[in-house]
Amino acid sequence: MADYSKEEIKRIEEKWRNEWRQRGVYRVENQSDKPKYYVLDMFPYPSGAGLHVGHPLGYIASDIVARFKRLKGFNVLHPMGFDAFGLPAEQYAIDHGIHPAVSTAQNIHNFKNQLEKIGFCYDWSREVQTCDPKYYKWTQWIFLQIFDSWFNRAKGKAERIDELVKIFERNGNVDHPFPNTKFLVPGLEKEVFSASEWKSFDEKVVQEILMQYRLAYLAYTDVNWCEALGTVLANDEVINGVSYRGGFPVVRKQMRQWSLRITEYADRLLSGLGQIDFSDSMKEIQRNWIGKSVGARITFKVKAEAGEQKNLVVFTTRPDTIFGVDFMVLAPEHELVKEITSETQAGDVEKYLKYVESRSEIDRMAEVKKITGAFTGAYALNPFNGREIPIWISEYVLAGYGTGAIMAVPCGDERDHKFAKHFNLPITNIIGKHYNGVEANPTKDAILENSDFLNGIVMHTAIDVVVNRLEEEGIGKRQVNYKMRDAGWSRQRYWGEPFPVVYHEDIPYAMSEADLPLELPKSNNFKSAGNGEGPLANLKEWVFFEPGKKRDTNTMPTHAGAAWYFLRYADPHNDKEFAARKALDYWNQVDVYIGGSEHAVAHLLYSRLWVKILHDLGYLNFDEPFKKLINQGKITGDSRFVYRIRGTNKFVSAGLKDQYETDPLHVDVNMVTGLELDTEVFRHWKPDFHNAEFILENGKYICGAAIEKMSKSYFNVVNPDDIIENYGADTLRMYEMFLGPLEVSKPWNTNGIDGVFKFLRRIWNLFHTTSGEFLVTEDEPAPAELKALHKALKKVEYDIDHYSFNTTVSELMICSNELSSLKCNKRSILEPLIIALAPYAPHITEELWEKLG
RNA sequence: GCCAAAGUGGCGGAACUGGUAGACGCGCACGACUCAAAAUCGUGUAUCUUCGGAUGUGUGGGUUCGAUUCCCACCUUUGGUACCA
Repeated sequence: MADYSKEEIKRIEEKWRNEWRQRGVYRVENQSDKPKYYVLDMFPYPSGAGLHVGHPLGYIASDIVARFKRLKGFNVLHPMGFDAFGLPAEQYAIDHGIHPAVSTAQNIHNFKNQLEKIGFCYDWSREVQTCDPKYYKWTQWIFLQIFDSWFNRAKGKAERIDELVKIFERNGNVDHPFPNTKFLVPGLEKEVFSASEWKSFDEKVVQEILMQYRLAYLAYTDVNWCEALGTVLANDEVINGVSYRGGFPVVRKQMRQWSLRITEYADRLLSGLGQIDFSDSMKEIQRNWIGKSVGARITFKVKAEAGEQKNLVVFTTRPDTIFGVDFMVLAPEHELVKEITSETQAGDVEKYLKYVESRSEIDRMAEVKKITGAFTGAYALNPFNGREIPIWISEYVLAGYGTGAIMAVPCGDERDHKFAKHFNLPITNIIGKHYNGVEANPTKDAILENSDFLNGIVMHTAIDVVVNRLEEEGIGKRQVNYKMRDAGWSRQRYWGEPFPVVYHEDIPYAMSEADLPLELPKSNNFKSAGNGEGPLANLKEWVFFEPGKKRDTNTMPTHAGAAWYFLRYADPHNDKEFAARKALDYWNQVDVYIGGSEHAVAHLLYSRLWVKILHDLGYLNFDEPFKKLINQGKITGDSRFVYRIRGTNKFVSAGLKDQYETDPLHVDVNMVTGLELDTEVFRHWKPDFHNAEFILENGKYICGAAIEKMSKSYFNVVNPDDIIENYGADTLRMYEMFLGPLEVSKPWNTNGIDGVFKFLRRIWNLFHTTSGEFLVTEDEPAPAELKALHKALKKVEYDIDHYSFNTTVSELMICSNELSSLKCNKRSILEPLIIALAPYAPHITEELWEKLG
């Protein structure tokens, strides 16, 4: 009786969703005889805009994998949750006066409703929300574990801070020098102290020293300060000198901030890439971000005019070019600048420093190629032959990298070369014919000339020769540098995890576990408290909760909650531990993680870091969180434009727009069919357009088109609910997979959706007579039928391992076509077919399965 | 600039390790059903062609009996990055 009609689809899909929910069929236990499999989606930030058709792409893929593995006999963990702390909710609160907790809860509710309709097999009993105190209690707890540890370089792993205290009590810090010599401890004269000195230090000095070692530490650091947002941003939240969100200017500012010492893990984060299955480009992005470079630190003596001897230390990856050094360059902020500048050059240097100070980050970014600098009047001496080398200062040398000073080799380095040409400095050629006098040549294959004891040696072998000599003579040593900085972990924001520490005499102490969570206090004031302090600083009673004690007024970044949520899913309701060890050991690493590539440098690095630290401290038996990562492509929007003739309410069709002076306006894609605008609907869209006039071509108004990101403000958002309303969730799921390879970005269009819908109907019709009666026979299968079936089954199995879902859909279509033309309605063929189809189209297959009995 | 990935019909895209290029779907054309239309079903559909064939996977070369696939150079697009010594 039943057709695969709109009404029938709605009935079937609702029926099964209710059934699944009521019977709790997707609830999974933490123990089983079956092998485990963990399929994870990057949990979404619940924005107010709701879900668009781009969001479910990855979720559908992971759902197919989860359902497939379950059918294959695995105990599958497939959870979902919400990354619910964050800036947009707070910005929304400022703009609309709605508390972030309220808008976030509302948004999560909407997201869940939308997700529910797509028929995912999530175990919702394991849902996590990062803004839930029961959850962030453990975010805070993990933060305290990080605070309570240091990185033992000798062992290459994190240890408890009391281990370090024991070492100091025995030997002082001779074997474990300060990780970063730039942060000096007030009241401590030298960088090395003995055991007896350690015991003589007062509490303040002791705590300051330990702070220099902690993996979560407080320090005055240069941060990216965004005045408009009133907060500090991480490096990855700043793009071209403006904020990632909003595009506001960002300046450098010194503030006392929490940081995570991720730099200590640079090498392990790098080598760990070898054990995990991420795409090559993803690994490359992480490698570039970490930016390891191997070279040497070389000490040049500064030619003394009078007084004490000064040294200038540089970092270089090319020690082999030491005899080609024609000048030195210091960063303008370098501490030596003031000490070495000669009287005659003082004016020039002063002027240049003023100029540098006047330049904003954006100016510097915009004029990267502009060559500026000033001569200090001082000279350095080449450590091998004593040649006098002029010392310059210039912006192109960055204070924050290496030693903030370089040895410049113009014949081999492009920037040095341009600098030399610009200021007319002599250029020594050490690479013979490889240098043409016009352009620097960074080759490592040249045979060295004009290079003293290196003459006649090929450059790449000369590197070792020089470094050995430097080390022998005590003028330099091997050194590895990283581009990656420690991760700023404080945000001057309300809607985040408060830091679980209490300040006493300005020293932060960890709160005890029993007092966690430190709940975010209720407040309706989200404005920053001024001078760099966040909104929490407005709550005096909360901040100064006891005489002599003070809380931190910052909150953690969104990355904090997201850095470990995949661990919580193993045991989400535990209130004694962040997750029971047994559950963690059982579910272990995420087998497949599906999400966008935009998280390459932030979320994925922080997650890897937290897991490594927890592993080192003995809480986990694995040290990489994600075995395999798949990056689904973005689904972009296909925008439509109308062209308004400037200063009028007349709109001209795209083909004729060049005859007028026009401004393009986005129009809602839902009022355009193909490229043709429904002018009546357009007139009613906004009051402004009520009296709009149109200049048509061939009786039609043709719109312009562009592929852009899907966004409310471009009116190009397609809501999955509308697709489900018209075709059902099964068609949406299959169509999103059919659209193309999972990992490729592609524009959304519904051009092909009918084909997918027809396929499902054909499947339905195989089980039904033309009059709609359910009819399946017990007849023996024919060879042609078996061949069609097994060809498809083979493809389904093969493709799932290659995440090639689009070709599976094609293959299933071929199979259904063949069976349809063979008029096959035999149980022995149809039963295996719908099992293979089940992960893709769970509703229709459940229905047919039930009818099969 | 540097790093990475990718360029295949009118469109989205197939082609597993070098072996019949264009699967599957859309679109289009024709046909069936219909008074008609829609829907549905069927057939055809890379390009050129003197109907023999010829040419075709961004461009130009190369390796090979054979190349969408491997190598070199270039062009274009997308993503990452931004003076990192």
